[in-house]
Amino acid sequence: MSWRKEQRRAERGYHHGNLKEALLQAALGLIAEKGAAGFTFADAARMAGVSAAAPYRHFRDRDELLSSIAQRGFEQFESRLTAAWDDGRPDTVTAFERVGRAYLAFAREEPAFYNAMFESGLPVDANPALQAASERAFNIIRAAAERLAALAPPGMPRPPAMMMALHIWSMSHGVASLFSRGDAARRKLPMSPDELLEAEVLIYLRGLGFPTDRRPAGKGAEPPPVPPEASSGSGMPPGGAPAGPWGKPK
Amino acid sequence: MSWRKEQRRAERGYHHGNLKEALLQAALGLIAEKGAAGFTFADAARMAGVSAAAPYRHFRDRDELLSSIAQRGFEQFESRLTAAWDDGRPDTVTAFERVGRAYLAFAREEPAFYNAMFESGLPVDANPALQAASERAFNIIRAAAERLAALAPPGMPRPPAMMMALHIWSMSHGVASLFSRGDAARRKLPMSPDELLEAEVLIYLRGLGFPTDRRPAGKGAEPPPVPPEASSGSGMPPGGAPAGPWGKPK
DNA sequence: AGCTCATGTAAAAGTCGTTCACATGAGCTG
DNA sequence: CAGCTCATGTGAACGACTTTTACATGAGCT
Repeated sequence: MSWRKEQRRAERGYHHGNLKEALLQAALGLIAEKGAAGFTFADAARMAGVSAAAPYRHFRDRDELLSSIAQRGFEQFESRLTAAWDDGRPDTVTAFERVGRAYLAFAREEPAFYNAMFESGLPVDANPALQAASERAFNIIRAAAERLAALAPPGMPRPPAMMMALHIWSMSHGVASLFSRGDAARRKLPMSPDELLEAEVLIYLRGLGFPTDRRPAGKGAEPPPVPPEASSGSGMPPGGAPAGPWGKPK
Repeated sequence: MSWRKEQRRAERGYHHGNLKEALLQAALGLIAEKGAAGFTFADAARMAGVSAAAPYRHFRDRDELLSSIAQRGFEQFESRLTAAWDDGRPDTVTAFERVGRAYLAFAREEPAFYNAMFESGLPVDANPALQAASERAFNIIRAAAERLAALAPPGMPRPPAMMMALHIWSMSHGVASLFSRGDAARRKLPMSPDELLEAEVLIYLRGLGFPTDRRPAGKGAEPPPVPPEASSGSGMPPGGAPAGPWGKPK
């Protein structure tokens, strides 16, 4: 009957030794499969080979496990965005777009994290640590927007960086939640989510008066060679599009 | 002890008479309060004054109740967007912005519907009826984008309407989910979600080459008086902003 | 009046989340 | 090394929820 459990026990002894981490990993897998709503504390325990009560030695309750995952998610998110931004190299606009792609790549490649962070209904603002982590991630976008705003062409009024950051965030989040994940991803789109977001951001930047065919006007020359991209997306048009940010205008 | 239940029974007899509707209403209230994840089939039954098994005479399971709500949500959403669009009156750009505000207003005023539709993890594309309803709602945005695209100024290449529609949708959804609801709404923003979205859309449209200080160039004159707005938002700047779509540039 | 079937009920099985008293054994202390 | 301690894990139990099943009720038709 229960020789399976006995065997498990035999293999690892009464004490698991690394249960907290095992639970986090198990939960991550389960959330990726069935979403944060479908994920079960008992399931995670089973998967780790311990009783249903064991997890309570490491997490106050199910929500705390979820929060821990969201926390980690925000940290990884931040580090990904930081890498993508790469302090604005080789030029601000290019780096800025790379951040947008990194956002989508994260949502696509780490569905469990993204789910826990943004789609689990978890009250982020009720948890100071979580809120701080979320803030830190957002600050990357904010910093990038700041740099971009500083490049505003002479004729145009300088847009508020905070507003730009919020706009970019909402575009990224909107594209990610609507088109880049789950079932809505199956909707037949005229272009990939990556291209959709890139076009959206480019049009937006142009609306602010930024030249959008790479390498903005101001400032001294920056190192021209493009470093290896962190995420290998679906491939973007290499040069600047002559007509518009989207493909051929029919 | 259970005279309460007996009394209920006495008031309405063995048969409820309108249980399906009562359950939908109860669920709507519960979802608005605690989110789709927290909503419970048993709770809805209790609220309607029937046993926990009764709902199964009207819905295959909990998910079907949720789907029904989402379905209704999409229908109301569609009719709201339709009203806001008002076939492009008094002019295309004004009507277009009204659609954006209607999107936010719906998310704010009908949190239960919005939650069921977009945040419940419900597999919309697995349910043909739901998918169709969602499609119909999106088609309003699509139609509006189509009309807008047709107004593209002579110099600019005509943007694909479908792409524009997807962009607008993602902006609206992004702003709504990030800033216009739940806990994230508490984040201290430099402007209201409505203003944020309006600025975002205006900048975007300007990026496409549209004149954004009301009343676009082309076409014959349309009736000038602005009809009463469907949603009384937080108040927009009345005329065209001289500097930019956002407020004063510092 | 009597039938029938949609609609409601109680009871029961299975799952979860959570708590509690108790078991185990890793690591320290003498 | 004996013994102690405390972090970590167990099993049993409670209440809530979902869903199924057999049975009850009564509204509407004949």
